[in-house]
Amino acid sequence: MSFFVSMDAAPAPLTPVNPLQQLENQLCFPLYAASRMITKAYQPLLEQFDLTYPQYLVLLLLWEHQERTVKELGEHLVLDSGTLTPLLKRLEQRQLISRRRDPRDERSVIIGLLPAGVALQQPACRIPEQLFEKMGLPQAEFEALRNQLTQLLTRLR
Amino acid sequence: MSFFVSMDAAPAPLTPVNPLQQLENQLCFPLYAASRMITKAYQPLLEQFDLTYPQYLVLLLLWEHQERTVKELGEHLVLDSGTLTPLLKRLEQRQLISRRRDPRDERSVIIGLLPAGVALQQPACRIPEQLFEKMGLPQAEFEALRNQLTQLLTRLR
DNA sequence: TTGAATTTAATTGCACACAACTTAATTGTA
DNA sequence: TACAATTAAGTTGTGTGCAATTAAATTCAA
Repeated sequence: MSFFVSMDAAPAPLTPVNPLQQLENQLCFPLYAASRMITKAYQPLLEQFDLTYPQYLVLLLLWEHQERTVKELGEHLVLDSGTLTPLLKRLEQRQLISRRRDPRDERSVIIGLLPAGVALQQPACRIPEQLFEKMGLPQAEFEALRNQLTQLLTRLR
Repeated sequence: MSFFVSMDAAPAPLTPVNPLQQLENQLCFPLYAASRMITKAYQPLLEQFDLTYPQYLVLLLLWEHQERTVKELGEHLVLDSGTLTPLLKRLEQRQLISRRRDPRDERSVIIGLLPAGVALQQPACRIPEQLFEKMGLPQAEFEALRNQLTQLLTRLR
């Protein structure tokens, strides 16, 4: 800090800033921020069902298949049992899902839909459209972005 | 559930699955998963500095400006004081940053870089390139994706 | 066939995220 | 100037994420 710099002026960086080191020039930050903002956009829609976003993702998978092991859920959602187990226990407590050991392989836990969980599908099925409208993203941009992200995902797996 | 369906066959969905309700057809999921996977990709690079990803983002901003209020950090990172305050306290404990009230407005807290925090910039400046290489994404795709995400971000703000 | 290696969940501990609320300082206005 | 409204951080409580470890079941290999 120089004596010649007034208190109000920001001192120059000691090391010139690497442009790559700026927030806007990285891929990670917009991804991180956009992800959280979209999750937040879901929140008012999910609130009526008292669901969190990852809980909703689990239900989306079960509405397709009724039964999935914890491992399968984890593979699809890229989440491990450390995240899923407590989340699933909360859904179980609310009688939305069942948890039972697979009798053919006692290591696995099979997650199934209970009637209350099945019953949520119908009212929740409008959520994706509602969110799409809320974002106001042109269909083409939406799909382009989705495809690029899906591609990135398979690349990173 | 029909009596004619064997125990092993998955019972048909009670409600036909809305394609929009499938994980792959939504924007949110690839965004959510890609964000976490990229954060995970940073982890080995940040580990040597004992930094988490959001801590690293705070330092990125400070390396550009030396001083920022909690509010400013929150605006750039889209994080509130509930997240930032404990995070900043951890960085303060490690003497990477300083926290002091703005004498001109005692509501604000000014976050500044301490020498140890300044010293991290030099060795950390290669992280963005390293990550870029790690992802193996063609430059053009990288930039296209970044631009679309940035656009989405401004749209969602 | 037995014992080592692997697999699957669960558990523990830590660090975010974020809603809701509190506290203190500042601003705007009658 | 008073004092209500607003603003900025901090606090509290809940729910993820995830690394590391544990425990139990299964598989593999000698």
